[in-house]
Amino acid sequence: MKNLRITEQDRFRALLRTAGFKATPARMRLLRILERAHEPLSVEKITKRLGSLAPDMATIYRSLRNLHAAGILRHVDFKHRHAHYEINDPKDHHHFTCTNCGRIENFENCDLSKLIARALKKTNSFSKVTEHSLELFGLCFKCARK
Amino acid sequence: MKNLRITEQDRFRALLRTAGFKATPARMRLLRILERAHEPLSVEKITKRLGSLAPDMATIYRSLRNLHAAGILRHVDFKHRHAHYEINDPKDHHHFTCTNCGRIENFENCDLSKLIARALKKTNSFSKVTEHSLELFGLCFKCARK
DNA sequence: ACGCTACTTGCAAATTATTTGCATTTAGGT
DNA sequence: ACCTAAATGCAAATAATTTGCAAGTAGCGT
Repeated sequence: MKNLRITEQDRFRALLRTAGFKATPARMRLLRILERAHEPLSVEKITKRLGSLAPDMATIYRSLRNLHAAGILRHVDFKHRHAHYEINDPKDHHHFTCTNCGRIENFENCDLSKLIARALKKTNSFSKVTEHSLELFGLCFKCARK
Repeated sequence: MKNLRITEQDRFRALLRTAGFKATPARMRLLRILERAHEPLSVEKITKRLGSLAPDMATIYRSLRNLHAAGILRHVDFKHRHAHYEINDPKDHHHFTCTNCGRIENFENCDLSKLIARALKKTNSFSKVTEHSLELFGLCFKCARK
C-alpha cells in the first residue's frame, strides 16, 4: 500500500520538473541542504554539509546558477567576495549580519512593496522590479561587547 | 594673492588627511573619478577612466579597501562577481539596476531609519546597524520592450 | 523493463577577482 | 633638505567561478 503523503522529496522533484530540470541526486541534495540551513549558504558551506555526497564544484556552481535563474533560489550578497544562496521563500525576508563574526539572523515583515511602487513611479527609466535586496550589517551583542 | 576658494583638491585632501591617510596622487585621482561618476564603479571601470594615470591594480584595490574601512567609500553589491564603490554620500541613496543592460539609476528619499529601528527592537542578538544595503533589480524600459 | 537522447555531471584547465610579500619610492613633519 | 612611516609597483599567490569536452543518466516512448 502506497503512502500518499507528499514528502520533501516529492516537493523538490516537482519544483525541479516544473522548472524544466531533471531531478538529479545532485540537485535534490542541494535543495535539501539549502532548505535545512536557516540562512544563505556559501558554496564552501554547501560542500562541507554535503560531505562525501558532494558533487563536483562545477556541478554545484552550475546548479546554483540555473536554479537561481529559474527563480528557485535567491542570491544573497553579504559583501564578502563570494556568493550565498537560499531557497526563494515567497514570504520575503532579509538578513541582519554581524560584520565581526558573520552571525546571520533573518528578519521579516518589512513591507517594501510601497517603497518599490514609489521608486517605480518616480523613475522614468525603469519598468519593473524583478528582484531586490535589503541587508543590514552591524554588530551582534557578543561582538559589540569587545 | 592667494585664492581662498576651497577647491575639490582641498576637499579631498582634507578628507584623506582627517582619516589619517596621505594625500597621494593615486588616492586623489581615485576620489575624483568616483565623485564624477554618478554611479558605483567597478575596479575595471575605474582603471579605464584613469587611463594612463591609473596606478597599479594592487594600489587601487588597497586604496578602495582602506577608504572603505575609513568610511570614505561605500561598497555596493550588484550581484555581479566583483565589487563596486562610490563616495559615501551622507545623504543615503540606493540603486535601481537593469539586470539586462546594467543601467544604473539612483533613487533617494527612502527613509529606512524606522525600518532599521524596528529590526533592532525585534532582534535579541544584534546591538547596532553600521551599514545597510537596499538594491532594486529589474528591467529598464528599453530592455523590457524586447 | 529497455533503449534512446537530450540534459547532466566530472575532471581538468582557463578565467576573473582580489590579495600579499618585498624592495623601492614618496608625502609630510621637523 | 632630511627622515621615516606610509604608500606604491611588480610579480607571484590565492580565491571564486566558469568552461570544454567526454562520459553518465533521468525520464520519455515503446
